[in-house]
Amino acid sequence: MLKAPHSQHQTVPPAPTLEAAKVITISSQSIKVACSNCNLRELCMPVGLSKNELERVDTMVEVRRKIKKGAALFHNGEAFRSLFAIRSGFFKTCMATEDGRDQVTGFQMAGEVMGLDGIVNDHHTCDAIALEDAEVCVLPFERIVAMSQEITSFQRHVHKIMSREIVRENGVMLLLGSMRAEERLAAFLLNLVQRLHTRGFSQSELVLRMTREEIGSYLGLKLETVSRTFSKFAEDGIIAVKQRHVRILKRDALNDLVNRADLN
Amino acid sequence: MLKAPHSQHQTVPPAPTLEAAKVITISSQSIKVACSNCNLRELCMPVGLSKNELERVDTMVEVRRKIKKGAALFHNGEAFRSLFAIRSGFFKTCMATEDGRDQVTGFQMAGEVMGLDGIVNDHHTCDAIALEDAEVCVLPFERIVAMSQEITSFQRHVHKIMSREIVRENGVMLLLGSMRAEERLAAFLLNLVQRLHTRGFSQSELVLRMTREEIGSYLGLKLETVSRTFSKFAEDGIIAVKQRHVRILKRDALNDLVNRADLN
DNA sequence: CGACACCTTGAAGAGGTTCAAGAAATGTGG
DNA sequence: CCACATTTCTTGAACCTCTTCAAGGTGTCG
Repeated sequence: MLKAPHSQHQTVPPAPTLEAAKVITISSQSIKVACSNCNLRELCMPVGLSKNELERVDTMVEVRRKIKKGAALFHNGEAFRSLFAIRSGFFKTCMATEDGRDQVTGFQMAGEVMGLDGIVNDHHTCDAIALEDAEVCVLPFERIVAMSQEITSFQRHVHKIMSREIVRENGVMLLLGSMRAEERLAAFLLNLVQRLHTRGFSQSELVLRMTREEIGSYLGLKLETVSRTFSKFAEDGIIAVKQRHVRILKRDALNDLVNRADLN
Repeated sequence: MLKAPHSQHQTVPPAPTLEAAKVITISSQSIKVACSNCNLRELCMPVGLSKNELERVDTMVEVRRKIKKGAALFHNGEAFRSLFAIRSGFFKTCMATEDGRDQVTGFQMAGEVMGLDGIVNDHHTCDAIALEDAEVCVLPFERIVAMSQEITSFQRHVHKIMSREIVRENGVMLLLGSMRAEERLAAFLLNLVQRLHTRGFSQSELVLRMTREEIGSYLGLKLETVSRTFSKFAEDGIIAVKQRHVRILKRDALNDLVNRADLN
């Protein structure tokens, strides 16, 4: 019915520099690595830095850190020291209430930054869990602060990353507050595939790295509802689903669902 | 049944400096004002600034701006130039989708900062509407950037304000994603009264500045559900409600609702 | 005082949840 | 590499919470 899309892995597409870097990193986890020739630079770093500034920025990454699938990059309550830029792999962030309820607040992929929640009270307020084996660049916050004061465009970049997260969360609030199940899932799929496309993957095919339950938590739905909605989309010919492999057949139909004009 | 709490106005409690400042501002809207002797300083500004730094920070506020009840401080799509610190009054921020749906993303009161969403794309992504006559300090973002580079503790403060907003929105996502109507409203009331208490108001009595519909939008509920839930709380003796006047009678009951251990 | 916005309450209905069972995939240990 | 245990996913049916629709009441402001 639907073959696994071999062409899509949710790690970074192969590139000479990446492969070289990987060999180094495998041999030792604490080797410093340069942002200046990282193929994710355009996602992580500001553009238009001078050669000098770029060299300076290369001191940003303290170490790389590998996280096994299922392991935590950081936990709620843990002291905040660094931000983390995802180099490869896929994460979820989630909050838990005292009573054991638990809410996925986001899914993060290569080039995105995690840990911003920790700044305000010097400790993290959520858990970051790897949904597949992953590697992150550890960015000590004190270095980020220092560099912001030296390089104006870097400061600007940090502000934008934080503002972007605020805007993203506003969008999720809109979704959770005013959309119905089908609309939520449609918006979710479109958002995921769009971000993957930015990273060089297909516009129409993706592999979910999270369970139905995690999707449900993020979207404020139960896992059964997520599953049923997937099935309904498949019946309607909008997508093809086989487990975590999803192919988008009618992008317009998904768009229409999100922007339907008939609901107040 | 429930008398209007005369002791509580959701503007700043009277203070000599405030009254003086008001007289000045009324006479002209473009007079510069000093943060250093503003009675909201501890909410807006970092602590532990030297006398020198304080003087420097006093140049932060370009002007004060008055906004009439119902008017917009800024609109979605408008160019971003400044952040706004609320001096008095009460705001809502809301997003609208193309199809006319509309989601309240927050309520803001004295000492809180608005406009952070505009940083990432140089234009605002939501509307900020005054729910009562209000006054804000206009903080040109370029000045904030410049001052961040000069005064470390100021930069730190800006980071914290943005991080705090991210954490707040995480909390709203938890609320919208996993709580039921009663829990949402309980959390909402506790949050409001706590913030008001920080500003010197009662711990148990408040005047809502927004309609049932706006509360509902924020909480992902319809206005009828909000109204019914208020009525239920009143029946249960948890609160006393008369229109927009709310008195909290059993704070513990509200707390228990938010932290109920029996729901997964 | 009258018009308008806002709030309350009831009754019917829909969308999503809960509970349950079974199927498919994944991981583990022999 | 296969068998078994575990996790994940799907689907059905009953139930429940919240919504929708409707009507009337209350408060506010010119």
